[in-house]
Amino acid sequence: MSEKISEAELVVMEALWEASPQTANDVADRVTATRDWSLQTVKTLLSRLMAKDVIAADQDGRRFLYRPVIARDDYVASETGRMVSRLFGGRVSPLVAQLASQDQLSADDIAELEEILKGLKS
Amino acid sequence: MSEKISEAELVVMEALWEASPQTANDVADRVTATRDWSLQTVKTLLSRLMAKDVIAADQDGRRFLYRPVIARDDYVASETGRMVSRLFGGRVSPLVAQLASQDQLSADDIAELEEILKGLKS
DNA sequence: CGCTATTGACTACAGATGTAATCAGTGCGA
DNA sequence: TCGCACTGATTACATCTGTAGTCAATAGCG
Repeated sequence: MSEKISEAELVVMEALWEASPQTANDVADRVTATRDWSLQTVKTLLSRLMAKDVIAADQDGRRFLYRPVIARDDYVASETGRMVSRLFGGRVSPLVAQLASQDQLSADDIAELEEILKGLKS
Repeated sequence: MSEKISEAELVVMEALWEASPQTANDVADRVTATRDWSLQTVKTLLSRLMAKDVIAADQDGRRFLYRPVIARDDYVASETGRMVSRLFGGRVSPLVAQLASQDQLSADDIAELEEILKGLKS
């Protein structure tokens, strides 16, 4: 449905997911903590996100207050789904197997996974 | 290290991972099973993959036999890692929790995950 | 032995993306 | 009241991506 969010745009989305609504300046402040972008760049990305209908803005005097239209959870869910189907043929366990084989799973992860599975079986 | 592989390029990579080495024609045949691309398009993608050094070619008479330089497993591992860090703060269990909450886990998946965890704990 | 079909190389071109500079409207301070 | 600072809108431009068309070399067929 909603169009593809690019890498740079995602950084801006994250800033809006952290807090909203925010002015362009607020967003830029947040973003420049990690990226060395100009205010104009952030504004351009905000425009593009508006065009893609994934954020919205409410006028507040002479400026806008931006807010996400899609929830981070929804975005993460759809991206995760895409990745699982693209790379793992839609199966989840190969993904986990993959992570396991790379030693990417900490003891905490394992414990949490067990909890999750326990919850699913009941 | 290796440059980013685009969506279309990945389709060609998959064809080469399925079997290799292959001529451009072989690859195109495989690819056109799913995508309605011209032979030229596939050749362009092969060139770009060559430029990105993720595939290589050995001359065979007047044509080339293409083969992947990077293993699918390595690619999948790095992409998975990127996603986990981009979307889940580097933690794996939230990923699985996410999938679980979306009912993306089949009974088989759950059983397999238990097996994997069992293996990891020992 | 010349022509054609095959094959890689080069060129094309529109849309997306990254990264901004500049323009234009306007409310606020001097 | 007038100009400036602030803010969104418009424009810019190089690179990447998707999707080919065209060119040039050559090997094999007739």
